[in-house]
Amino acid sequence: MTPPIPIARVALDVPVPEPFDYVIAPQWGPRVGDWVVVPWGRARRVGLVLELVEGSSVAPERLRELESLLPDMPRPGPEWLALIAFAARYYHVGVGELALPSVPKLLRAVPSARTRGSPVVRARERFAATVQTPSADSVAPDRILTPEQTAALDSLRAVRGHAVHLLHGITGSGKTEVYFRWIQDILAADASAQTLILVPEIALTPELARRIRERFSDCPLAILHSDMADAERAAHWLAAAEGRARIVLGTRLAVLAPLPGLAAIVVDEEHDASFKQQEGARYSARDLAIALAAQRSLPVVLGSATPSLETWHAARRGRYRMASLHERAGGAALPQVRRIPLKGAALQHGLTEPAMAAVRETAARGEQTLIFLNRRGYAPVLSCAACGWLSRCDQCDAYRVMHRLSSQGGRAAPSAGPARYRLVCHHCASERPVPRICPQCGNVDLAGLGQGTQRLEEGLQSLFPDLRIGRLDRDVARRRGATQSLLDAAHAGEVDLLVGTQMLAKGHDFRRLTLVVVVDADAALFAADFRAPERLFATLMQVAGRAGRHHARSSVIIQTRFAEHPVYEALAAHDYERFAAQQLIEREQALLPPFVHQALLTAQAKSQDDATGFLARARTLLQTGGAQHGIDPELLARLTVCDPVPMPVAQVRGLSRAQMLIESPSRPALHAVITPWLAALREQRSSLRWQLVIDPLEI
DNA sequence: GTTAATTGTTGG
DNA sequence: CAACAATTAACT
Repeated sequence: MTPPIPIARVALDVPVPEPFDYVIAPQWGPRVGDWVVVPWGRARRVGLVLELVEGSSVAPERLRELESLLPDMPRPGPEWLALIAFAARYYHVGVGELALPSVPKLLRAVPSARTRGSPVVRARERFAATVQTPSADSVAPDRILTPEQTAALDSLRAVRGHAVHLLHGITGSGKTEVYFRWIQDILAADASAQTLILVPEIALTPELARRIRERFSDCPLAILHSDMADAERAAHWLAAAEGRARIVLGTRLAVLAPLPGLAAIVVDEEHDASFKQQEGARYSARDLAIALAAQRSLPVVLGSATPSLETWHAARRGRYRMASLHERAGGAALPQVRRIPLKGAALQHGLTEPAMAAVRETAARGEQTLIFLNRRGYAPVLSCAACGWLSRCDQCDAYRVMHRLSSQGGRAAPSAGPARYRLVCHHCASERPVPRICPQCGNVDLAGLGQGTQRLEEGLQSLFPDLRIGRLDRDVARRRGATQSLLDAAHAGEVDLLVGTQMLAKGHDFRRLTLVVVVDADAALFAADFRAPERLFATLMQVAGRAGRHHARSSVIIQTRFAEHPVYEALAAHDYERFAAQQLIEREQALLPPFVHQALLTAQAKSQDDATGFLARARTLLQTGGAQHGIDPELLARLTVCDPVPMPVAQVRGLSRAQMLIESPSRPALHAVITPWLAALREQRSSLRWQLVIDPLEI
């Protein structure tokens, strides 16, 4: 018999799925959705009230009192609570673990004696100060829509209530213009309406934000991504949460912002893997956006030139509506794609003769070239010519990559001073100096094998001494502002040759760019992951799409050893649809997503045996011990539990990693089994780290 | 025998 | 997750 004590069930950011119970003292009248301060061990924490109940199953002497309400914080509505509850259930994580990290740190800080004033009030003032004065003359849309754009827009406008639209439009076809006009209607129809625009990369926000501000000068814009200073993020989050921001633009974390007036959602580049959170609660922002739209009866538009096969399949089956843009806007033509055989070709710094000629001609016309190589660093591995030693990382199953240290001069000064190098592991980031002699045999003849973007940049500079070269990869982007300054230089025409990884491929619109050279993408053809062809196709399509967005004539050169490979064939034909159809046939035959739903249990341990052993015990628990944990045998029969296997890169940071795939054609069956299974697994308090990933993207 | 580091437990 | 306890490794 539990006495009727008023209890608040509070979600906290701890890896425990259940909320914690606190006694409510009479002076506090918390409501569901309130942010509260509670005692936690010897410290205090901020949590979220999920439920108000009478009595607790926790022993009365262990119960403590709710300390206070967090002052000034807006109380999110029931729709938002429903969203995070759904997401927590779907991804099998605690509500607190999912919801609390989505709130800027500043706003969920425990008030202490030295906090002066209210962070919430400060954030409110800060946003008010950044909002530009509304000007009456919003910049009018500058061009007439193509017939396809008009048809797409009509299709979007026809929707009432919930619908998922796939806007399949080739690069340069003017998807953004369609989003803008659609949003414009929705915002105009209701003065409290908000729209959410999700993009995969932080780097894509500044340009899009500029265009939004220009176009919607009377609609306050909030921007949300993880690279913002906390005070700024707090200001924008609060404006979104209080409905003051009419447009919210952000990366995946923005999908978890409470938006009281939400009326429409756009997910741009919906196929992009960056929408999947890779640590903590591993949610997919695209999938949550769809769930959110369904829950609140809203329309959502997924835009892409190369939709994910999951989305494409749903659209083909009629679950999603589809609008297509096959033509480039503004009269630009699609680039001509040439495949140049690498076999037997004489290469200079990785470039074939036709590629070099094309670069020269392009530069002579005063146009830009993008040279794409998806491998950062100087050389992928350092090797000893005498004994075959390779620069292996001692913590990971990988080679340490030879990197050239950035000369502090910044951009395009590779020849200044003696080059300094380091060996860097791309998995654990450990660094070593480059040995002068071979650690194995003492030979001095050590050489970097292969070519990364740094070496390519250096080689290109020697091939084309007169051209101005700019490089963009993660190493460049690490320096604050470096990405923006390179992009600015490129836009200003101060760069003739852009060299870089896929960072360069996404979304940017370089007006003078008419040639794209793909140096060598063959390695990606043979990756074990079943999604590798899809990813490669999307990446190449995207990078190819940088060419000639404003020109009648442009070209893409693909250097390859496998010119007839279906991925390159489809690319040359600009035929996403054929590629997707063929991939879907393969997926169906092999019973892979989207024809089956997956969950992946992963474990990290000191030894591979420990990791696989844990997974094997987990499987036994599921298959034989399941009954006493409430696992329904009939549902279990609809699941396939694969063998535990080492991960493709089996060791990282000295830890061995293994994985076990669980599949089912029935999503409800998969989830119904996983919930009690995970609960039982958590009971087993094993000493190693493990986690479950729903809808894994990499296997 | 002491200290440092690692692993396990707990929190309402 | 963070604080703390318990256990184990490493050291003058």
